[in-house]
Amino acid sequence: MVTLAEVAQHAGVSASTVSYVLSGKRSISTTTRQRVEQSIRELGYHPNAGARALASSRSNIIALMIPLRTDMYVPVMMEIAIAVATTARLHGYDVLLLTGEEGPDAVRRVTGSGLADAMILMDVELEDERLPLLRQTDQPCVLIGLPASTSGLTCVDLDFGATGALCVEHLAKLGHRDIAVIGEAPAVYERHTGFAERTLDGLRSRARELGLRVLHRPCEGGYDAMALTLARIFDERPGTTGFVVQNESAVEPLLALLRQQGRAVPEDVSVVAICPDQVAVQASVRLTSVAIPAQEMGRYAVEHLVAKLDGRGSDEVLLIAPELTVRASTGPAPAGS
Amino acid sequence: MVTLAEVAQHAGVSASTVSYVLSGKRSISTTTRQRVEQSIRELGYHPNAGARALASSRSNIIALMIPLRTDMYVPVMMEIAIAVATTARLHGYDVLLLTGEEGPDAVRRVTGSGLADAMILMDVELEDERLPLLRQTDQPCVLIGLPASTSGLTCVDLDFGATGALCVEHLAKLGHRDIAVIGEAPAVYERHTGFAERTLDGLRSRARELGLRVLHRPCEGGYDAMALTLARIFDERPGTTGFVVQNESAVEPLLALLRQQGRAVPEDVSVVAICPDQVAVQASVRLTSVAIPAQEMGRYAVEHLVAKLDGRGSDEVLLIAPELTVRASTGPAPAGS
DNA sequence: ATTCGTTGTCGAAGCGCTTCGACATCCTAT
DNA sequence: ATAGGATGTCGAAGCGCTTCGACAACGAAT
Repeated sequence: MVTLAEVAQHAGVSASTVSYVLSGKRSISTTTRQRVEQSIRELGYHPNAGARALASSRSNIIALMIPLRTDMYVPVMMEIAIAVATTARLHGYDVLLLTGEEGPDAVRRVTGSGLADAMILMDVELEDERLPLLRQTDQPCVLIGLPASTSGLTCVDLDFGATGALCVEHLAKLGHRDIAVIGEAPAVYERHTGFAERTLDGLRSRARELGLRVLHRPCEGGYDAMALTLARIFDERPGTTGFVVQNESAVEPLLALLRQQGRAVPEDVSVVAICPDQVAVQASVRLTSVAIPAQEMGRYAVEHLVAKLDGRGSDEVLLIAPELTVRASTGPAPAGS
Repeated sequence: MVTLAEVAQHAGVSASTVSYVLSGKRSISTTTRQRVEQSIRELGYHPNAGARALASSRSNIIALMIPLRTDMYVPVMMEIAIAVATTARLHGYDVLLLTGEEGPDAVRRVTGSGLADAMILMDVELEDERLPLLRQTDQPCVLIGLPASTSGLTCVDLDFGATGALCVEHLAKLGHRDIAVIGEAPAVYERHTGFAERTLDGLRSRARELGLRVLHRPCEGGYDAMALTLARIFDERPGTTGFVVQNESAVEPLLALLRQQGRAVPEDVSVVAICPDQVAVQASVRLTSVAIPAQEMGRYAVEHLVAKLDGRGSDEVLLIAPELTVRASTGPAPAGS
């Protein structure tokens, strides 16, 4: 293993000079810098992470806590994780992957040990038990998702309220009057993850303004669950012509079942989904959808943390405005409805 | 921040004693141990990760390199990643998340800086450019997937050759004679990731032994691509009654298209999938399938690394035997075929 | 009673880096 | 000519931990 001292010796300068070349924290003459850089290359030097962390009390690591359970749509989480990792590297940080399993202990461990300089938490619950710890630590931290109270915290999320409103507006504009919302699995609501409720609230209040009727049904993914849910919906509101789906694993079952029942999309019923573009495009009917800006959230989270670690930036909540992309699954409400 | 020295002072012992209590590397009297543990708890002490890494040249971190591209089925990757993270914590390790983006440089950086004690690489290509580096470093490392030559390396993977054979055997036993294989996207083959070819080889050679005809077609996911592929298959081999699908995002399109064409599953055609159980169960027809043992692979990888770091264990290749679960998508070949 | 091995504890020397103050050098403004 | 500020470099002091050798205390074996 090559050390700083060896590089210094090879370049004929002192260790501190090499350190300053590396960090740029003091000005170094061009000739010295080049000589040092040359030595670094020749010797294949890599600074030792532990020593660095110890001396500077900075690990250059950002911790990312992802939920263990997988009832949230996995590809979105993955996309966020990858965006976080990529953006972090861009700023010279690495990413530590934590699962939610340890719960608050993980927060304590990571902040206590100086393993990471900052944290990103995904899948935050409304009254998350990690929040008190986060509030009292001085370690920068960003939540992806919105807890009940955001005071003293930084959060990013899609504006799910606006998303719900946007979906219902789109359907209203097309003349639909009876809307059914296929929600997330009941477990998601019970866990109080917030985003599902926020969608529903936004959707409902806009629907009220527009004079639409809304029927909401949580739904597990898969065909059987969807079949049951759909049957109950048409039973209760036979005139339903608009669907808003907020559960990726219910999308395809819904389309298949509608097809099977002889209801054409978008001629007879319209479907708006809240899902990643890839799902919307790959579905059997190209779906009008509001995308979940996974990459943007991941990138923002990291950039905010980096800013904070650099002494810039402050706490704030960023709600990303939803964008609805019209594809082939929505059209005018049928005349008879 | 509480330090070892403070704990030592609080407990009335020397720093080294506290260290030995923590590591268990020397025997400590019960009374002293308890006193120290008490102090640790009272002060809320967490050992500093950087200092530890520096002094012991062990970071207690395992690096996990996941591919950046997402043409592999994401949930499987995620499942592996979570299994890795969970198992690692069980052994006192944390997981560093690296994307394939940096390529070989990431390997150099991580091994060079002592950031991680060991590495796990996913989505290894046959002639992966990271392999030479891995062979020459003395850092333990496990590949998930099989490169062209495994000498001097440890690898885990599903035995895809046996998987292909198993699928075709199952169909043969049911009387099917003409088999179509819906493969991964062409890009996967071009990248020489190996697993797709291995499946095909195993499948073909077993088919030859059993006297079956096999038609292989790569296929992008999604409906349009699948429709095209399916049309060409029936065009070329109208008597096809058995399908083997190795592309998760082609599964549902295939089922929908078959249904649409009036071909009943499993009465007219049988479908075997190579996919996670969750996909098999949630599909519109519960699929007979060979599962990808994501958790097992992740767990094995970590456990092997831990063993190696403890001075146990050696290089070896573990091919996990496939298991076929019969569900509702396969049945006897129709009489007329 | 002396020697020996055990067991439990301590002190001190680093691990490789960052960073602060000191200092030498050179240039500019008086 | 000289004080004063830049500018570039160095030495040394840690950062908090692990680990090695030393050693005191004690019981067991001679």
